[in-house]
Amino acid sequence: MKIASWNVNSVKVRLPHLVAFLEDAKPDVLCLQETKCLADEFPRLELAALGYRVETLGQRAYNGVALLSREPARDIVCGLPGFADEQARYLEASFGAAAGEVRVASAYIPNGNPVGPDNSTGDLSDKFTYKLAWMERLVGHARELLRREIPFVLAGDYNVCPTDEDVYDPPAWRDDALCRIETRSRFRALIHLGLTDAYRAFHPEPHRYTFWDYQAGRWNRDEGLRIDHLLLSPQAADRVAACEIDKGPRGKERASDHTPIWCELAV
DNA sequence: ATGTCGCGTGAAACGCGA
Repeated sequence: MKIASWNVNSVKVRLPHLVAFLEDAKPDVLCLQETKCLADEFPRLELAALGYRVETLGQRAYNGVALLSREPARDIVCGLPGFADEQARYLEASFGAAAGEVRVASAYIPNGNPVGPDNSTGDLSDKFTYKLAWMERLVGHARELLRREIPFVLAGDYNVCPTDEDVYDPPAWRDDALCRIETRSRFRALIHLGLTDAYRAFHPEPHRYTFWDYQAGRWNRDEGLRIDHLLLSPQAADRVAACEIDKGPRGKERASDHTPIWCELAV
């Protein structure tokens, strides 16, 4: 089972690239983030023509997540369980039958910038504390999923650079919400539960990125960040056969600022 | 390079989020 994740930064604008990726990579499940469209406006017909079903938690203008799949999704969960969230950032479902069952989540973790302090009190900003609270609930939910002892993949745009090796210019990004120690410690909490960073399991080399800012020629200079991740439960890690970043879509005209990442599970 | 996108508003250029 091939599972991919991609922050498309508007599914309507990126539809031609999305179609090309599905035809080229042929994932069984594709997790999308930043679809930026309501469920009723999702381009379902074009995707159905390729044999893909759509489940989505949509929102106007911002956020929005989706699960595209060849087989129907089961036991769909909309929103991060136990977290009252006005923003469309989490969708989870099961795919595959019997021994081949895999639970897959498409997550869009808050950016969290600016970190703050944003007033005279010296407190961290509301955006950053929202990010940290969101991540803490994700840790709690991952712990709940682990109790089921089934393979699962937490996929998505984490807005986290796990280490300085995932950043083109660590000093410049040190105080950014994507690199702050509070952010990294919550990502490590997921790892410490026993989850596997699928990309790192196959690729120890530094400076491999999934995101390049639109500004300042970052793509042409390969100055990016590794912020899109596939975290595998132990049962999924036992089955993972490959994990790659597909840089192709980022190099196209009118590209998303993120590029897809995928893994293959032997099920 | 203070450098770019996508979206909503509302009918062009701006604010927001990233």
